[in-house]
Formats: sequence, C-alpha cells, structure tokens
Amino acid sequence: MTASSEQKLGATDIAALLRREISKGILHLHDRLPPERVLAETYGAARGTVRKALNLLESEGFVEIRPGSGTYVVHMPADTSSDAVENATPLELMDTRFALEPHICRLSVLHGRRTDFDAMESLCARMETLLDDPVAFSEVDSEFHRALANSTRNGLLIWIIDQIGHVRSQDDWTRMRHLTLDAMTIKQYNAQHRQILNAIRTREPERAANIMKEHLETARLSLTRAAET
Amino acid sequence: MTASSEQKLGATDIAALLRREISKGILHLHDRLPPERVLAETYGAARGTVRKALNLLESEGFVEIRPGSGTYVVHMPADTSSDAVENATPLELMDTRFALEPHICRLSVLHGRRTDFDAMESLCARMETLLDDPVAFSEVDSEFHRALANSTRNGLLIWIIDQIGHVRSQDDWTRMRHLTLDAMTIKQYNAQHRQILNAIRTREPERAANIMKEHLETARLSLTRAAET
DNA sequence: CATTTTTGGTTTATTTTTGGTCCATTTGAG
DNA sequence: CTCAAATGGACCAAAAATAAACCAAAAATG
Repeated sequence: MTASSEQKLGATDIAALLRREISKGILHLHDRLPPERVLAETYGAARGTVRKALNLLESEGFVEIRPGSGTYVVHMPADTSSDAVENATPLELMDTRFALEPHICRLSVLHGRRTDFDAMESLCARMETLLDDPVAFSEVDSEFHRALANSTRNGLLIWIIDQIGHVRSQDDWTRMRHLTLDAMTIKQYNAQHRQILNAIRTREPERAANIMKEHLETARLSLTRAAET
Repeated sequence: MTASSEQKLGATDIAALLRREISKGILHLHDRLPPERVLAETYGAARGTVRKALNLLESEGFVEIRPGSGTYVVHMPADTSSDAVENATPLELMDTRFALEPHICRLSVLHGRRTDFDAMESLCARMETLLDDPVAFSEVDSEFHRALANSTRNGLLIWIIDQIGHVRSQDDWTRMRHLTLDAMTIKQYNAQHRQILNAIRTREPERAANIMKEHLETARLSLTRAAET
C-alpha cells in the first residue's frame, strides 16, 4: 500500500524501500549506496529526507554511514525464518505447490469430513460469482486451497500452506498476474475446483490428485504467459 | 460480505480490510499507511469514517497513529511456527514428507548440480559406517534429506524441509524410534538412499520419486511398529 | 605531494503534509 | 418517525519535508 501508488515518499517510505532492497539481495554486502544527493533525486525527495531514512537504517544495523566516503551495506540482520518465504520466486512457489497440493487431495479423501467439503463448496459458489473481479477471486481462491489443506486435518500441512499463502499475497509478480486474470481463465479454474471437490467427495484420491496437477499446470502456464508480457 | 467492488463501506468494514492486509503481510511492519485523506478516497468513504476505522485498529494494537506524521503498522503477523511445528504428530510429519519428498526427487533431477549429488554421496558413505549407531545415523539421515532438498535450488522448499527437520528432532516419539533402529533397518535405509541418489544421477525423476515413496513407506512402517511396542 | 572534487554533517527559515477537532447536514436501518 | 452512522467542510497545531547555504573530512586527481 505504501508503495502502491506514486505518491510523495517520506523518510520512512524510503527507508522501507532500501531495507527491502537490502534484504532481497539487490544491494549486496559492502556495496556502497549512491550519494545522498543522488538518492534524493531518484526518489524525488529532498536531501534531508533521504538523510533521515539513512539514519534510520543505520540505527537498525542495515547500513554504515562513513562521512566523506559514503553509505555502505553492512549486514542483513537475521530475519530468520520468514526470509525464505518473503524472497521466494513465483516459480519456486509453483514447484512447492506441485509437491504439496496433489498429495493434499489424497489426504483430504482420507481424513476430510462433510463440514470441510461443505466449506469448500461454498467457496466454490462464491468464486463462481466473481468472473469479473480477479482480485476478489484470487483471495477466495487462496481461501479454497487453504480450506482444502484444512480438510486433511494435518496441522503441519495446514501451517505450511498458510506460510505459502503469505508468499502468494506478498509476491508482486503473482499479484500482477491476478490482475490479468480474464473471465475465461477464471471459469476454467472454477471448473477444476469443482472437479477436485467432486473427486474428493466420491473418494477418488488419485483422480483428485490428477485434476489438481492439471489445475496447477494451468496456473503455471498462466504465470509464464504473464511473465512474457 | 467483503464487497467485491462497489458497496458502501462502513468504519468496521474498512478496519476489517486493513486488518486483513496487515496480517496477510501486504502491509509490512513499520510501513506507513497512506494519509487518512487518501484512504478516504480509495475506499470511497469520508475521512471521519476512515478515522474511526484507524482508531479501531489502534485500539486493537495493529497500528500506531502519530499525529502530524502518519499511521504505522505495529504488528508481527503471528509467528505460529512454534505452535504447528512443535505440536505436529509423527503421523502428520510422515504425511507431510509423503507429499514433499517424492516431488523433491523430481525437482532434484531438474535442478540439481554435480556438487549437490557429491554432497549427498558423501553423506551416504558416512551413513554406511553407522550401522550400529542409530542416533548418529539419524542425524546424518536428516542431513541427507536436507541435502536432497538443497539440490532442488528452491529456497522455499529448502526452508520447509528445514522446518520439518525441527519437528523430527524435537519429537519424542521419533527420537525414541531412532533409538530402536536395528542394523538391518539401517541397511535397508542406506540401500534406498543409494538407489534414490543413483536414479537422480541418471536423470530418472519418476524412478527416484517411487523409491522415495518406498523409503517413506518403510519409515512409516517402522514408526507404527515402534508405536505398538 | 598539493589541490580539487566528492561525500556526509549541520544549520536555518519556510512550506507542505498529517492527524486532531468541531459542526451542520445527509443517509439509512429499525 | 427516530437515532445512530456517515458525510463534507473548515480550521488547528504538530510533525515532516523542503531548499539553500556552508563545513570538514575522505577520496580522487595531477
């Protein structure tokens, strides 16, 4: 949201942008950042503002300011676990989902209960009303896959899918793709969701898993197509 | 509920939307949200309404309002990691590995490099000297599966396997089982590890995946057997 | 080595932005 | 109708951002 539209950037905004570039590895260890005066121009801000941002980053230990010399990336503080989640690429995400979700279908057949399936059913219904609202559709889509994981009654798997959900919502590429979803693609997704749910309800684990693979393959295609645009 | 496009949004609705964006991580910690006047326009509401929503969020601890400066996100999206990971049962763990590791074998064939396979090879060699030391064997076994994940070059998957590794080491049941590993079972594991590595080296993804499934099935049996004791 | 340029550090006066507040009016559900 | 919520506008004070000038030290130059 902060960076969503091109508004005037404040000190904290600039700090956030730089912080992100550092932890994403765009700015490497021991790299020198551009001079304050240059940063000021590139961000369209006054030098004093950039300066405030840099002092923030220094106090956080991201950066070291050497008077007369420059400002240097000194360390990315242990962001520990979530680092991998935040930096995951869309392709990594797809491969991971390919690993997990077909088997989740099988486990859903084994452990899922009526109420789980009913919840998924209502999510399907909601998605079918959203042919023209890609953003809302994507959100409900995430909820559907979450509900599917939930039906395995496997806390570990549910947690992993949740973590993955954070990637999906954070990733710019994915978010952009959501905006380019057309009605036809959404229709196809909806059909696949229905088929998966039906296969699970009729206790056909392998069929459900296979449709899920198709579904993910469809999504992967849409992803690479969006990437080429 | 959450209107897809055009619905009159009340203060509680706006609060809900923002709350969601915060816990989803779209709005990061320390991010400044847009000024009230801008939010008012983007949500199609009056400033007073947005203001009410923000005060709600502040009282909930999601956000900090600094007069003259802006409104800032102050909320660590629940680190549920310890919960789900620590409370996972051995059976949940096995199901999760069943989902992940066969596909990891396929990805290893696609993305793995010589050095990755050499590392796994040396781990195999070490395991083969540990027929009589179940504890040491289990540690190296974990390393092997970690190295296998590593060969996918997929940071997200590697991270997930790491998390799962924490379960394996923390779980009492699993640890006890390790103590009851006999030389014959270890020998069988070693053979399977070798077969998996060879299948990957010869670029046979499905064969590698299938042997991994066998391997996990073996482990699952050993688990249930230990449980009956 | 001496000199020039670059870079961060500091100060100041001024303008813009931002949340805080109040109030008369409109809207919408019970 | 009634009442609570939302609206839209105006104004305030604090905070932040700006713009311009000058300083000192590091780095680059010759």
